[in-house]
Amino acid sequence: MMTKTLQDEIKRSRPFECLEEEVALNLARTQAHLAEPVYKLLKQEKLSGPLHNILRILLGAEPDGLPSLEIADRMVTRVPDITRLVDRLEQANLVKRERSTEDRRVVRVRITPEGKEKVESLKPKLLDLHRDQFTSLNRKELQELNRLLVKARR
Amino acid sequence: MMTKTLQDEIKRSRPFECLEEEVALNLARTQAHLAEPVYKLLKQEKLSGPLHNILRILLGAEPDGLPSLEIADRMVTRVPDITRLVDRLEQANLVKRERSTEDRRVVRVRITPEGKEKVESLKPKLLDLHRDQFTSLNRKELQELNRLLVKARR
DNA sequence: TGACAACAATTGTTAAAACAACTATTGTTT
DNA sequence: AAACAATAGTTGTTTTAACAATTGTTGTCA
Repeated sequence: MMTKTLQDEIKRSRPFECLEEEVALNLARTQAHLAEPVYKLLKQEKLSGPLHNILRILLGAEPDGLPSLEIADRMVTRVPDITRLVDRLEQANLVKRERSTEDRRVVRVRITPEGKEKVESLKPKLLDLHRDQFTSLNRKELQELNRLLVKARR
Repeated sequence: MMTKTLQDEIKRSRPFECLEEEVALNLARTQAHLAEPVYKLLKQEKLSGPLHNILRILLGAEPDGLPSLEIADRMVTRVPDITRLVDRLEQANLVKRERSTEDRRVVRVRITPEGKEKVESLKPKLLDLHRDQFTSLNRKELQELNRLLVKARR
């Protein structure tokens, strides 16, 4: 791709009437920018963001597992169709389902050893990637960014 | 929904081995959290995030419009299929396409008066929404957050 | 207890996104 | 000029996501 000319840069940075809107846009841009390499990495393991998210949640919920809707509730993004996400993981033998005996309405989902191995093998790669992605910010800036992101949700 | 118990809160806040990973996760969470009401608003106007994004880009590119791939290049998120996004906007009479005469490979896309009206009618609503969403941060914090988000992309 | 609301999950269907292969046009090279 | 590469967009196909309706089970309460 060509290097952008100054004029191009100016064109695409329209003036903002409102700081809040600028933050909202930069939040979306930065998230998209940083998430893409992550998705690419996950894809090599035949996972999507949500699928990986489920596995991480279940890894933290060992050994009892969790009901489907509890998983959905903990996801980063809202998922209106947790059933078929779990389906895909189950077909790949990364999780298994079991109907609860106390309350036969709930289906308890647990991560399998294969699933566990997959998440854990991804962990160091993601760690490296994230470290690499945030080199432009120093420790203090990272902490401040983190604090502001958390505060923005309240 | 029930109020979460302390135990629930503890369970879901796993310790982070690495600050960068924590920032990445909070970035994703905050973005998802703030974007959802926006999508809900857009949906009322039969628009998705990407469709609205295209309209805003084209509003800023009046009156000449832009080639399809130039639009794709300016989008917040990567879109591998700009053609059919533009298709949908064209069917709704919000944009129109025209084959360029200089270079017959390029298709120039322009926003229509209807499209313009739609984006502009959404503008104040989004403004209100974004203002409301960031009330937990003061001016200085918003500016700092914005600065860090921009810096994180370099 | 019987009726009914609430809840957990699934299924059917439609819409949207992702990916790859393809067409048409222009630029380049010898 | 002919051959070939590069570019802009489109089309076909497969996945994935979103929404609504449905099933089965449990809780409630008159």
